[in-house]
Amino acid sequence: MVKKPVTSIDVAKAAGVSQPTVSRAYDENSSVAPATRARILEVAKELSYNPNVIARGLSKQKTDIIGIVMANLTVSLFYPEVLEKFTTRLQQMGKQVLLFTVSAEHSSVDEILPRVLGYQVDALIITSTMPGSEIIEESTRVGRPIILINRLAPGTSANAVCCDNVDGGRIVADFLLDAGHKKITYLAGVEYSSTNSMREQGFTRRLRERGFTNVSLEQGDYYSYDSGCEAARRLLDTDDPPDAIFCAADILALGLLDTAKYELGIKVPEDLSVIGFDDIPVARMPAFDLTTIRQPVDEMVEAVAELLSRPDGESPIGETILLPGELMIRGSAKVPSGD
Amino acid sequence: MVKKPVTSIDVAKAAGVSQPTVSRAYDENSSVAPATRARILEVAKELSYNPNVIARGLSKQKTDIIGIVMANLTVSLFYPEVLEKFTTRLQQMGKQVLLFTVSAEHSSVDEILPRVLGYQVDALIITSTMPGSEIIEESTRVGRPIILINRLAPGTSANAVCCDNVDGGRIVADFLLDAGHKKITYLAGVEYSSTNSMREQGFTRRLRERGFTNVSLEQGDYYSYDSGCEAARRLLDTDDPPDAIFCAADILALGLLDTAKYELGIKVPEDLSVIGFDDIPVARMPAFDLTTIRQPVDEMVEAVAELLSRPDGESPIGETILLPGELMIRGSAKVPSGD
DNA sequence: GTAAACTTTGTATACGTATTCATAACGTTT
DNA sequence: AAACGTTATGAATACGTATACAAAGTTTAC
Repeated sequence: MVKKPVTSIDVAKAAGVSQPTVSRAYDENSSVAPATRARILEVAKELSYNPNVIARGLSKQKTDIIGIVMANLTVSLFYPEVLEKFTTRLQQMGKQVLLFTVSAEHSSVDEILPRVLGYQVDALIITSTMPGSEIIEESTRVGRPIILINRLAPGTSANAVCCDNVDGGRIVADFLLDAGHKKITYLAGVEYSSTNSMREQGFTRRLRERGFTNVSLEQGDYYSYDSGCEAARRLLDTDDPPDAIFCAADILALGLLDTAKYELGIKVPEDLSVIGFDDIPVARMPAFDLTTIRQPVDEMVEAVAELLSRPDGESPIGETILLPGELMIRGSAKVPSGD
Repeated sequence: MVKKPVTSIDVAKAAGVSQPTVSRAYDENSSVAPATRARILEVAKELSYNPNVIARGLSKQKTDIIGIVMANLTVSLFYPEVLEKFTTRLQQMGKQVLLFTVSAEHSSVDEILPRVLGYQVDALIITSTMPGSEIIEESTRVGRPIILINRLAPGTSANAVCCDNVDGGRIVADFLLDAGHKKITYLAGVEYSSTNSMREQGFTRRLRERGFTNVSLEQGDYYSYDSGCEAARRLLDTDDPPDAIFCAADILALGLLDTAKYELGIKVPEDLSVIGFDDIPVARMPAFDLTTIRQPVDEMVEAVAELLSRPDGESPIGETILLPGELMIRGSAKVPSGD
């Protein structure tokens, strides 16, 4: 048998006040006599009353729900951490995360966004995929700012919080050149993703700036472990393999490393240096010990928190926040000698 | 400038019908003249109308939101996959996931559950932690069934979908004995978690059944990689180390393996067999090549989907669904010879 | 001691949808 | 042709909270 839920009206009756007073008791900014508030909260606890957040959302036109859309949540092993940190941080701010997944095959962001907006989310965080610009504008127009993680959308009203991928690529280029590598390859991930192209850009430009002209590019077809394995076979099982590979993402580097070491018998870092990007949790494990660029997840989360805590009516529009990554020097790549 | 959102009233006016008719046009079971419905849906598309799910939830007393509470989402590397699969499946069913995280240090489930219930979730999925029984009963009483993943709560009204941990332990016991191991240790995770104690129970009982009496137990203090590393040092850096270790979770096994191989120079599986539990994505990578029990995640997701698709008023109460795990034989443990 | 300012509370209503009930339109049966 | 069942629609209202406004009570200032 389903018991009726307790409403603010029940509490009001029991406490001998009107319903709006109960509502005000839960709002710090409303002026309620301290004694009244105390009594109401006590009665509420006794009846185990819980404000109906849905009804509140309808009334306030603000749900405290943040939509997060994640494409391929688990394949790269990077986004689970991002999701957890976002969720925890938003929870601290009194907001909740409504999670939407998008898989390359099944559903596109654009199909799902109307549904997300139907939930009246206060804002929308989108990772590893890029919505169409009409939807971005539509969402912004109805007061629901969009925040892209690790994508840029210049010229739209979407905001972006992004690791400085170009700079990350540059850092890796310097590190590899300083260590004396002669044949350097960039292993790309998803071809048209902005993370990929920016990392590549920063990397190859810096190499050329320093006079290294023949960077070879290898296209991984996806951000996945298997894609890294396959790339390793194509790249390394030849007469003249590269002596350094910069992978667009850690997960590619893991596949590449495993295949190089266990299948092809290549010594790392003696014969081959491998560098990744992300610093996923497994990268630091001795089995991989992967030199990589750490994405500043905590800082990205803070940046989003700041964007979301703007006062009503001052929602951010078209802002871009670029945060520097950091090179984590481990054992999968030769370290430049200190002279 | 924030534009007002389009409501069913706007659509009704534009289509020359009443608001309830618009509402009915979106409900398959309501009888609306086909021509009328078509006109309404067309007008709705033109105005880019999107039903307000929040208002609908208030009116129907059903939000199509499922709360998922996850403790320590990322540490074990197991639950991200679970979360993604749940989210994707529920999305297919027209439901959405509202995500809550709980970290051992910061917040307990019981603190957060009232808040979850405030969002009027239709049901509650809880992983890797165990709510107090008062809250379970309260939630069930107001018509929000609770589904525990990988925990059992006999005697309460909570439902449970669970890998058969006892049986998994048994399978590992047989496998290790068949391979001729003489000194076998169980590396426990969180001491009082039911997953841990059931795996241990199945394992040690089976060993004793087959006449192997001195199973040693080692307490890892947490389901984490570092905990596995520390356990390795305590267990293996001795005169008489075990020749087989069954870890309560893959993540422990990874730490143990890495430390054994790279720090202590132990050969796996020649000198030591290691078996895990979960089959997390990295377990299959050659760097670990971990023999482990695969948790039947897809089946668990299906089981939950079935529980959630019961007709209104017939919500499941106190049901337990036990699903068998499967031994994934890889290279981290000696394989019994086939005689 | 009175006017003004502020605090506290209640009344009425809005938020956007779904549903109950009544009514109208229409076809079917006798 | 009357009685009836069916389908399509609108009017009224419920869902649970927040807020604008008004009214009453209290404090402050002179």
